[in-house]
Amino acid sequence: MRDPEATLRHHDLPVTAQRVSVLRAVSRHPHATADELAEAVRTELGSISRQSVYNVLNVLTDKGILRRIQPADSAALYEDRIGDNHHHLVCRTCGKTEDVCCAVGEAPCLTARSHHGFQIDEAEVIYWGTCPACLKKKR
Amino acid sequence: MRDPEATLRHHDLPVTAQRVSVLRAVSRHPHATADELAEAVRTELGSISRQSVYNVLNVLTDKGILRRIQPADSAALYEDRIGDNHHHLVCRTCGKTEDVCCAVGEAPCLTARSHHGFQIDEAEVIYWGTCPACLKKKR
DNA sequence: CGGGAGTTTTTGACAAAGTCCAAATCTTGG
DNA sequence: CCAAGATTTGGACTTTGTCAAAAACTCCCG
Repeated sequence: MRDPEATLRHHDLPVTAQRVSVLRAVSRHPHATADELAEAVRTELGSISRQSVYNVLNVLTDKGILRRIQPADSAALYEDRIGDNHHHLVCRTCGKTEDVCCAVGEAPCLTARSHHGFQIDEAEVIYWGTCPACLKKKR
Repeated sequence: MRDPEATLRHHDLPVTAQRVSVLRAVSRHPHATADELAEAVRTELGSISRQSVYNVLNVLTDKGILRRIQPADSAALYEDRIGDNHHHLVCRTCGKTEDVCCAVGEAPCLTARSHHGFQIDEAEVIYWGTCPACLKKKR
């Protein structure tokens, strides 16, 4: 995220300290939860309400400025990197999440064989496995 | 699910009315939530505790008898159909969920380009879109 | 068929992640 | 600088699920 303030103005959103700080936090902590972002914002602003963190994340996600991913058994994670339809790689043991290039190009990057009449707009892919650190511990 | 009792015995699980009924409910209601399954079981057995539904679903899922899917913004859904690594198609508007044949064969059916040293064991794919009924309503 | 050991089921409290609402505060255009 | 409108806050509430202990049940064995 180059300039949080410019981004907000560009989307006709009033610029508030909370929004700017949340944007910076997401940028510095990709794949962080709302809670983790709240903590990051607190070290910068001193305080922010839980509700505001959710407000900001929801508005920014709706506007397409942030992307939300919700892997099973995890709180929602937020990221900055949007528009390239990349996917995710999640460790079943520790939850570590990494970005992975899209396997097949543009969204929707995969076509369902039989679509049941649905109008498909996105193919979400999550690769599940074990991260290097957890692999080492298991042996 | 041909025979719930045989399935349970085959996995060395004591056969209880609750387990048998939950299995039947999952079979009759693919992609149902724990709550919906509890309701289905109640019409059959008269009653079952919420905890038992979770106990049964967890045990059966651990044993690989059932599969759990957890789309964003939804409670966990359970299904009977396992072992064929199929994927899912979910309506963003009403949540309707359909099965879709696996795009590329056996699990893991897709290979991440750069795997960051992870040992990948599954590629979960969810196609997001709008179902026929919701498409009609929008116009 | 009856008894026991070991599982399950039940009940009720608890936890995590979010949402809803109304009051207070802030941002922005003029 | 002010007012109008949007945002932030605090607190209650909801949903989905887990934990723990006591009661009930299943299955094996004699």
